[in-house]
Amino acid sequence: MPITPVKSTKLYHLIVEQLKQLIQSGEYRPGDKLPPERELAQRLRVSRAPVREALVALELLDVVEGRVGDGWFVKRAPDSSLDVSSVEGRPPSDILQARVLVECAIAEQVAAHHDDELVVGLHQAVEAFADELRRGQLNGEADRSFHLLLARASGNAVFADLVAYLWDLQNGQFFRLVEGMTGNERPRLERYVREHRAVYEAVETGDAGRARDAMRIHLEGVAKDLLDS
Amino acid sequence: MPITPVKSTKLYHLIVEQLKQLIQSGEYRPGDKLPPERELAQRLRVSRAPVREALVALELLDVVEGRVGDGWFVKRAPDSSLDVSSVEGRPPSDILQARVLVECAIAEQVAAHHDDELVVGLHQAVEAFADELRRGQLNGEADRSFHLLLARASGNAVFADLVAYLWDLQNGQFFRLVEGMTGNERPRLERYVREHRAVYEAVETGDAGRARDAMRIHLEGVAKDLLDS
DNA sequence: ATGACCTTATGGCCTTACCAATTTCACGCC
DNA sequence: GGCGTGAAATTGGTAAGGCCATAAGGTCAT
Repeated sequence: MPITPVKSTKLYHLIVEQLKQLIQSGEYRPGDKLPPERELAQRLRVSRAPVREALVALELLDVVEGRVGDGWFVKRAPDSSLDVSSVEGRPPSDILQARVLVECAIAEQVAAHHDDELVVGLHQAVEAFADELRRGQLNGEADRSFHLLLARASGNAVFADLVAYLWDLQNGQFFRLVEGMTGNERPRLERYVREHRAVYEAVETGDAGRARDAMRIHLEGVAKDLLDS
Repeated sequence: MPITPVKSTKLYHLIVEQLKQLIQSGEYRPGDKLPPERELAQRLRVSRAPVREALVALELLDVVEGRVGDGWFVKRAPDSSLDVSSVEGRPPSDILQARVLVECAIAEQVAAHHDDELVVGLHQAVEAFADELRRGQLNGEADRSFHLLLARASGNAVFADLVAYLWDLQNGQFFRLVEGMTGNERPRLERYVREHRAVYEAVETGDAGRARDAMRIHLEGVAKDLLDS
C-alpha cells in the first residue's frame, strides 16, 4: 500500500473542502451570498491569500461566483460532476470495463465516418508514441493523446469527456504501480504501440468491426497488465 | 447575443491565458520547471498574489503542478477540453448518444445477472416515480433515482459515476427547457413511467436483450423530446 | 568508495498592512 | 416622487517579510 502524506501542505485545499461542505450541507444555497473574504479568513484563522485561492478554485469548479465590489455568491451545489479526486478508489476492473464499452464504440464510429484529416492526425499520434518510446520517454503522455484524439475524432464531445475522465481515473489510481514497473515496462509499451497501430489501420481502411475488435483486444490487454500487477 | 465585457476585471484570468499560451507555444514543455513566482510576477508587472491565483487555477486544470520548496512544473499542455467551464454546452445529441451507449449496456448486464434484492429495489423506484407523478411532484428526482439505481445494480461503480454525470450534464443544460414545458409535460412523464416499467419487467424476467431494447427505446424517446423542444 | 549527515541556497507558502476600484444603498435635494 | 450624491461595504491588487520544505553539494566516518 502506498503511503500518502498525512497532511496537505496547501492551506487552500482544506479551505475548499470546508466551503464545499458548507454548501453541500445546505448552510449556503445557490444564490446566497457568502461572508466577506476578510470575515472568512478571520473565522478560518488564516489570512486572505489562501482564502482567495480557494475561492478562485471554487469559481473554476463553477460552485461560486465572485462579483467585484459586491461579494461571493453560491452558483450551484458541488455535486457529482466528474471530479476525479472525489471518486478515488474505483475497482480497476470497473474502470476497464467502462473503457472497453466507451472506446470500442468510439473506434467503431470513427472508422465508419472516416474523415481524412482526422486519420492523418491519428497517424501522427501513433508515431509520436513510438518516437517517445524510442527516446526513452515513458510518461505515457503520447498514449493518452492517442486515445483522446480518437475520442475527439468521433465528433461527440461527451465521448471525449468520458475518455479523459476514465483515463485520469485509471492512471491516478495506478500511478505508483506504473512507476513501480519501470524495469520491464518497455516490452509492454511496445505492444501498446503495435495495438494502437492496429486500431489506426482499421480506422484508416474504414473497417468499423475490425477497429472495434482491435480496440477491445488492446484494452483487454491493458486490463490484464493492470490486474496482474 | 449577450454582450461580454471587453476587459476582465480579474488579473489572474489574463495571467492564466498568458501562461497557457506560453506552454502551448512549446516555450515550456511537460516536465519543465517554470520561473519562480517572484520572477513571474516581476516579468508580468504584477504582484505575487494574482500569479499564485493563476497557478492555482492551472493546477486545478492539471496543467501545472506545484511542489513545495521546489518550484512549479508543467504537467501537460493545456488541453481545451480540460477547461471546466467549457464542459458546459455539450450538444444534447452527444449527451443522449452517450447515455444510450452506457445505459443500454447497464440494462443488459443487470438483466443478465438478475439479483433478487436489486430487482425489488428497482420495482420500488419505478412505483415511486409513478407515485410522485400522481401527487403532482414533477421535479424529476424519482426519474433520476431509477436510472441511478439501475446503474448501481450493475455492480460497476464507474458505470454509476457515468450515469450520474451524464444526467447532471443533460439536466443542467436543459433546466430552463424542462421548466418551460410545465404545461404539457404530464403525458410525457407518464410515458416515461411506462417505459421504465418495461425496462424493469425485462430485467425481472432476466431477458437481457429485451432490457437493452427497452432502455434504448426509452432514451431515444427522451432524445426526441429534448431535441424537438 | 560509499553512505549518512550537515550546510546553504532556492523557492514555495503564509501573514500583515495598506491602498485602489467597484458596487450598493440610503439620504437629502429638487 | 424621482434623482444625483456620497458614505459604507466589499472585492481587487500591491508590497514586504518570515517561515519552512526541498535540492544540491560538501564533509566525514565507516
